[in-house]
Amino acid sequence: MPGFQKSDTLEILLYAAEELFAKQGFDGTTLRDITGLAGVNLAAAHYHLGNKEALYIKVFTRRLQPINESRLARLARAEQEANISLVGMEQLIEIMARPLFELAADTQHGGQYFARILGRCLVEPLPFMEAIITAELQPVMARFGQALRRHSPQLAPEEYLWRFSFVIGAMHHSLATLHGMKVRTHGICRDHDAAAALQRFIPFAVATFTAPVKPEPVNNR
Amino acid sequence: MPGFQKSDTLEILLYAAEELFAKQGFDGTTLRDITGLAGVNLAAAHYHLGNKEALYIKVFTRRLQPINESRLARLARAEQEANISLVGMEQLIEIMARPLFELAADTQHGGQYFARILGRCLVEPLPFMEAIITAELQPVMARFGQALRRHSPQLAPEEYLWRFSFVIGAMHHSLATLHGMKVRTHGICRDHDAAAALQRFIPFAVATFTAPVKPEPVNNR
DNA sequence: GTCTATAGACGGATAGAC
DNA sequence: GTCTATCCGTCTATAGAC
Repeated sequence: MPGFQKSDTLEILLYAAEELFAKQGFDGTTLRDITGLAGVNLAAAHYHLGNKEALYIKVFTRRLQPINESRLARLARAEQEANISLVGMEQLIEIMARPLFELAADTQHGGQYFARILGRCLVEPLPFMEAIITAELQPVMARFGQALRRHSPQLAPEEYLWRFSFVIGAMHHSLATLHGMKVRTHGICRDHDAAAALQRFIPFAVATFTAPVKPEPVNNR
Repeated sequence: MPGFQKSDTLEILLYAAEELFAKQGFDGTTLRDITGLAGVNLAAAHYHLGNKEALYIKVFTRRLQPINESRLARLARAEQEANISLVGMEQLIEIMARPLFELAADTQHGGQYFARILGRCLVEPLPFMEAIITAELQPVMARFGQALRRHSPQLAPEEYLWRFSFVIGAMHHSLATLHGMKVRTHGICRDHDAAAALQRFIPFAVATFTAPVKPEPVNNR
């Protein structure tokens, strides 16, 4: 966490909450855990945030909104520069994924914890987060989904959506587990290595969308 | 849930726990939720299972162990039949993935709920589950990882591990979200459609491992 | 804005009758 | 094996002094 000066109670709370929510989940984290780590009084947390759900939402949107704005801005700029031709697939995927992987690599300012929260959010459905995800996350994903779609007109809609789902799944899984890569790979991959992850993720995603169609259904067994 | 006859209290409890743990997570589910859904007395649950963590572990291993045994048996048989040549990539991935996707499609006997639990387990780390995952899940994953590795000797170890991680991530994400595909795709894909998922997942995984290596690091922006 | 103190509900777990 | 009743700790949230 960066250095705080005056009365940044709210900021300190958000950083502590981010870390614990990422590690333990929403239901596994108590306000006492958070205020304890933050060194803030329990009642003060309620004063600043109202309740636990509002705290979680604040942790979520505080990071996601600026990232989404910058991603959409970069996308719009790239499309403008490409004029009537298409923005390259590599570039589309890079614009979509880089800010997230870089966040996952940020071990100094808590970005890594937000990346883990984001990686979890599609898989552990918190009822009160449904509206937030629909409003903040889905439109941006859909925007990139549409842009990538133009590169894969040969794919049937269902085929394309499955592949897009695999790519998004791989990305969220990576965001949630970029810490811990070292242990899982017995030291071969490093933890929080955004550059390595991105360098592999971009061609991986391109290969997913450009792979030929398997016409006949699976016939094994 | 299937029809129970005599005093299948334990079984009823496991089905109810499976459903609620999948939907709400471990910390988000109370024993009272579970016994309420199961129609079983709270004290009876403790009598049969000891405590909440033991219940979760039981829910987890009860499904996973037989699946892993059958997957390893099929793999061993396929390797024997292939003699000194390699088992095909398609077949390897099919052996690894099919039982899980079929479970995710089982809306009659609760298999779908276990698939969601499995899909969550890599991304939401429960401290008491670490040992179980290391003992029950990792060895099987490693076994398939090794078998697939022989098809990709051209990939550097790090490169291979990243791709394997993407494939596993896509699979777990799919398992956790195979319900809800219809809403997310605006009706184009169906829910719990194991056949469709598998038909796309297998070539997707093959394409991931056979994609050419991008030599130079990403240079965009 | 920050604190102490506490309300009020709910959590997992158990004792002991049947 | 199953039940009622209950213990006891912890939770979120708030009231009210400073």
